[in-house]
Amino acid sequence: MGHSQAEKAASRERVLRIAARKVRTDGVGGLGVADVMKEAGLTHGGFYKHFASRDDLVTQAAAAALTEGSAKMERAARKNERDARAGLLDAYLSGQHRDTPATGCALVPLGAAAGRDGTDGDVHLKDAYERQVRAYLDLIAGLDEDAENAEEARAEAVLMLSALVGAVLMSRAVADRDLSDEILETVNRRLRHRAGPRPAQA
Amino acid sequence: MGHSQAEKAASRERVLRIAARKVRTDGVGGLGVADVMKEAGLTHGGFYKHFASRDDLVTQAAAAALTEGSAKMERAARKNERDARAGLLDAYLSGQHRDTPATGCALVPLGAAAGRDGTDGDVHLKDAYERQVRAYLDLIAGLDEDAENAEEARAEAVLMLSALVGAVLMSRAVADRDLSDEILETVNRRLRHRAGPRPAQA
DNA sequence: TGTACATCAGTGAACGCGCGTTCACTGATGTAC
DNA sequence: TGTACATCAGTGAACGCGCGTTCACTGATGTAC
Repeated sequence: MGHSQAEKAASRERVLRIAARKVRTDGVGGLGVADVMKEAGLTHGGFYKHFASRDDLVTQAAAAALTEGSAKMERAARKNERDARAGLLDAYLSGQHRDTPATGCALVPLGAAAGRDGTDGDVHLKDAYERQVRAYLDLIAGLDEDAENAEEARAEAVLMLSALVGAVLMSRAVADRDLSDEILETVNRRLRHRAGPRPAQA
Repeated sequence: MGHSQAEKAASRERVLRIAARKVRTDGVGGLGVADVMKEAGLTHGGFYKHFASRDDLVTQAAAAALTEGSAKMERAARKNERDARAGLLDAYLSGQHRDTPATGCALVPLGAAAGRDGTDGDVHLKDAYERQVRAYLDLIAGLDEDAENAEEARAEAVLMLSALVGAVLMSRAVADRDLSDEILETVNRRLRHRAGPRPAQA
């Protein structure tokens, strides 16, 4: 167990990454200092060498989770070279995404917490959340080849992002697996055929 | 301060109603036994005459919040006699709904918590959440006069509900008011013109 | 109708646990000479 | 290159607060006679 400067940076990074996952699975309130440190292979005492407080960690972890999410989705979208929009739909509305919130888009699990903001201590999420919404909107609007103009593409992006976030939120919240699947598949199918006259099933 | 049976029932009702509001504004974790009792004009000690535990209260409060939400939205929708679908869109995507989560649709603030379920103690939301999703889907599909058939109406309802929930979630989570308004208005406009060939602006 | 008694909603103090935070200490790092 | 010393990441025990839960008690309710 070394104590070099490089190792300190690595420890901090490790803690932050673990927290960024945990904040997505367990929520803003479900993040414990001792837990996170333990998972990082450290004891809880050293926590304050890295972060000012638990709230500080949560804020930074949420911001990291948000950034990570959209970057990952953009990559997934671009894997479908012929139709990046369809690629994004498939990735975002996949069972895989629904079942692994830890590495998924943070707009879904952090939305309610960001809406409350200042309510839970000094955790502040709204700015990071907004940045992420804008990033997604730009990404989606940029993928829209069929839009007649920029306003049209933007409006379509707003609807699409709303539907994506709502669909994954509900697909996770519902008990019945069939209903959950139905939500993801239906939204995928419906959004695929939108945005101007698009030939069925690409 | 009486002790009659009728008053006990009233007390319980009061506590539950307060908790149903609080669970929507402060989340599942933000609900304190002492707080709720105090707001109901009681001391915390008597809490266990009404509920088995905090988790029991949260579960019941969430269920009550969910039921309350859709009932309210259905009433709002039917106020627009000529186009109930537009009435629902206007009510759900209103600034008023965004700004008063305490009395709004609980699918938005409780989605993430329901997705976690059993994670936070013995709070169980999935069944109640699912019931509410189904209620909304039936409501929306029933309002769709233009759908060619039942499957079409159902699919449109799934997309619409996803977009509604996602839009309100994000509109609350974003710092900039203009972006927040844009989300609500855009989704409203876009959904209004869907579901088959509908004359612009009804 | 009136009186005695059991019930029980509500009170308020106390308990105890979880958890964020603090702190004295350790031992490796890395700089000064 | 080697040695002495200051720094500081990490340790682990301890503190203290918030909060859910318990409990002995009170006094109004409402039933039995």
